[in-house]
Amino acid sequence: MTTHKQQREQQAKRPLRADTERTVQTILEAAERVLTTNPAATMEQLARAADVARTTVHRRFATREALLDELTGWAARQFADAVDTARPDAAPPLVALYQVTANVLSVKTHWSFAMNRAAEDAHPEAARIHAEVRATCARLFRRAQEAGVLRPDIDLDWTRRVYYALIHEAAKEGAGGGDTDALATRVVDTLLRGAGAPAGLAGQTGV
Amino acid sequence: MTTHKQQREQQAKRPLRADTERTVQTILEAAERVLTTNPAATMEQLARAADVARTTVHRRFATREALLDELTGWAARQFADAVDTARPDAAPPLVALYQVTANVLSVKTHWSFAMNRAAEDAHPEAARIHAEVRATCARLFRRAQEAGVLRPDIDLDWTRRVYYALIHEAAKEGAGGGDTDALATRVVDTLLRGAGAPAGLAGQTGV
DNA sequence: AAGACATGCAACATCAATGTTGCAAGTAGA
DNA sequence: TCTACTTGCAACATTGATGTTGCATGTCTT
Repeated sequence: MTTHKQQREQQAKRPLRADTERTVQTILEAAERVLTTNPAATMEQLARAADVARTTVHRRFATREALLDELTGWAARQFADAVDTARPDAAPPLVALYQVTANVLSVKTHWSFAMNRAAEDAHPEAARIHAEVRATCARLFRRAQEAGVLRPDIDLDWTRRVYYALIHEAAKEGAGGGDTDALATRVVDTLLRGAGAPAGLAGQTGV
Repeated sequence: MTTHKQQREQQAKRPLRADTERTVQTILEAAERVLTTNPAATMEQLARAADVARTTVHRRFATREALLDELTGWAARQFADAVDTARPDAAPPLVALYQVTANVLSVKTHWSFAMNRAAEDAHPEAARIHAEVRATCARLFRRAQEAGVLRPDIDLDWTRRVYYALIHEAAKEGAGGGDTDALATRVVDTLLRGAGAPAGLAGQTGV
């Protein structure tokens, strides 16, 4: 006799059967999809979204927490990949900035729930990864400042937070699968130039 | 005999006793405080934070929902006030922009949970108020654009969303009661000028 | 001081979500 | 084909949060 508990305990030791692996994927993707619009969704709802019985979900993930953790870790790794691929420490600052933005956007539009959750901690690996990315981002911005891309007088931490916020905002827009490159262009443009008209032009009636 | 249910049903009809009014205030403030860091906080936790028995909370608010709605409405009204006080339709665009930012920040640093929730809907009044504010904001930005404060080629809706995001970000920083004016200055500055160095200066090695 | 009202406390009822198990039926893979 | 594994289903146990009530005690208000 093999109880679910026992099955799960062996999960790590043995390779999964092909169809099972697919099921796990399906569940994770459905979970992401549902949780993005309703973070408090029930296991039942997640199961139905994956077109699977609730018990099946429990067979693969011991607890709800375990499922969320899996999602979180998955997204964090994708995140790290997206950043590294852009060669943030090697490419010229502006190029790297643009590339990082585009890559991250494409991940974030598809894994928005999991990525937000990762920032919360409670998941050591994800926390570590996000801290690393933050550091990488800080280095990139420092290089950008030294290269004259960013104003010398600006607060780099504030700038990084603004950058994150802009990406977050752009990701909402691109949720349905918009043009990542166009969004990235807009994010970088807004970050660097802002929305104001260059000083010294016509119509400065305010102040 | 007066059951709690009956008490609550009369709540609207009668003026509250002085100490009760204070209790209600205390509960709302404590709820805001706790929910900001833990949106899933229990009624028990909210009660303890207000230094009150759980039953007392239930006596004043029929359900958890009712409590949250009260918070939401309260915050929405403060929000509307903050915007209107800045004379967004009359003052010169830049002045209005700065003033609105400062006012909203001071509200948002103290009612961050309730303000975020208001955007979600489920509360007709709050939804209406937020829609109005959004419209006011749009008008202000249009005026700013016509006055040459904002670039003529920019997407005003994106700009508004960026503006909201910047305020949100600044509000996090000022949570402990930071200098609202300084934060507002930074928000407006970032929105208008961005973080980039003016074009045509030294060191444009990137791209 | 007296009546009305508010509070804390303890106990209870309900309910929804989580997690478990056994079993029958179906599928993967050798 | 045969075996091992997986799934759906139905049923159950548990838990934590919500909401209710009665009562004793204390505090306003007049």
